[in-house]
Amino acid sequence: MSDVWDELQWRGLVAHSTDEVALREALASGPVTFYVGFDPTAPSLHVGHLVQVLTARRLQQAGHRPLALVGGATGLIGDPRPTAERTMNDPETVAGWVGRLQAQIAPFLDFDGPAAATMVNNLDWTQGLSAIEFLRDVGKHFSVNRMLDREAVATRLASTGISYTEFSYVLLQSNDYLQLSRLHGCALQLGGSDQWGNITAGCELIRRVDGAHVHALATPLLTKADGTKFGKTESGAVWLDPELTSPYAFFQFWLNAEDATVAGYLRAFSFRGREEIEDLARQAAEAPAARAAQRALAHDVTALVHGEDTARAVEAASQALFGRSDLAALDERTLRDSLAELPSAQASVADVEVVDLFVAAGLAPSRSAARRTIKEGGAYVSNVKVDAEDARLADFPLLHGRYAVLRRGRKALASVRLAP
RNA sequence: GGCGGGUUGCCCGAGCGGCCAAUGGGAGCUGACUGUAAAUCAGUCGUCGUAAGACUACGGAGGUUCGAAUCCUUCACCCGCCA
Repeated sequence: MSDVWDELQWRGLVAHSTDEVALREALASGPVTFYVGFDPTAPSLHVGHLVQVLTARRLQQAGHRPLALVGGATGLIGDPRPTAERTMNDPETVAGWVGRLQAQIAPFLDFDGPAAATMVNNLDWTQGLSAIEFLRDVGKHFSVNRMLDREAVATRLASTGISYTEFSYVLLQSNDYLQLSRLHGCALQLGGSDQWGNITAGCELIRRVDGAHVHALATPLLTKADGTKFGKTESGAVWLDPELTSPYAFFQFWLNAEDATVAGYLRAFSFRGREEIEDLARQAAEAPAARAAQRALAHDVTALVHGEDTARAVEAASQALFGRSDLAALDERTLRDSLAELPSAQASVADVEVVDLFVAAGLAPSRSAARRTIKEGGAYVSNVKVDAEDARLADFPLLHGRYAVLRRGRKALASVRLAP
């Protein structure tokens, strides 16, 4: 466990930390119990959360003991965003999401052995807390003056305003750290760098109340090459839940990583060793067109999240669908398996308009949009360019008598199956 | 409490009685180049429609007018200045 700090540093996972020397020494000298928290604000985590989940896994592999917190209480309140007040979700919804997030996080951690992980929920120590206790025991240690200086709060005060509810969020998260430090001996909180203020507020509360010195570690917010937010596609966030983002789309997201960022993503997300990653980075620099680093990244992350078998299947599908121009050369089984990964449309007769198929398969939002795509020369049926706006499925050869691959532009694919 | 300014399409932001589905920028989409990369350049970008055209839209409601995003009334919200 001696080199985990260097490891995290090298992987670019340390954006901020409390006293580096002390933290490094603590991590090197024995098991440290640490916590990382996620608020149930949606039914699934997305790839942005993955950095923290995987960093927790790395720490556990180095012998440290994780407490995975899903915020059944904080999820009812909402961490202030700089933009606007959050809409409150009702308690039943949040409780349902807690269960889903817990199930999603669990596979990444080991719940047995000497560094066994523990799943915790801040509702356990928060729901019985009275307002008076909370204000006296927690609130008294917070200075409103300092809370007003926090970036998200200041932005909100200058724009849309902020409710007392959200303003109080930091007290709850700080109290979580205090409770976990007492209940479990937790001495390190891990979080995204957007959580830095909340995390250090917890460290300070613990110091004031219990006189103990605990640590904080923030992972950086990853960005794309142009500086925009990582983890969003035109169709929204990239979710870990396969129902929300198909494993195929998930794989494609990583495969499309930009050259400029792929090495950093490999360090942050892949569990490959340093030499191997440096070798892939070298390949990416010398032969970018081969995209070996992107392939490794997409495989690794998909395998971590969806399992090795699924990763292989979507990788094979990607290769089949992108690898050659002659789809007809694929045997039926490979084709069928590949198409199963794509969004799909059913057709009962070959007489349907291609335009309607594009809409049905989700490749175009409306008939007009689909027609526009054809007009722009960006629509294909089984790799044959569609050049008539009123083209019908029957104008194109079917693959194995009943399949067709729809394509919009270079990357957006869908399948059509002609019902018997 | 008083006075003034504002609310436009996914976002920013022009328009200030007909030529406005609405200038421009960004995002998005397509094409060229290339490598399922980035950058660049070009096209496109409310809905339906092959088209002609129809419909919906400029904070909400009502009104004036042959005709309104543009004028009037009113309601809501935001932002300044003065108390």
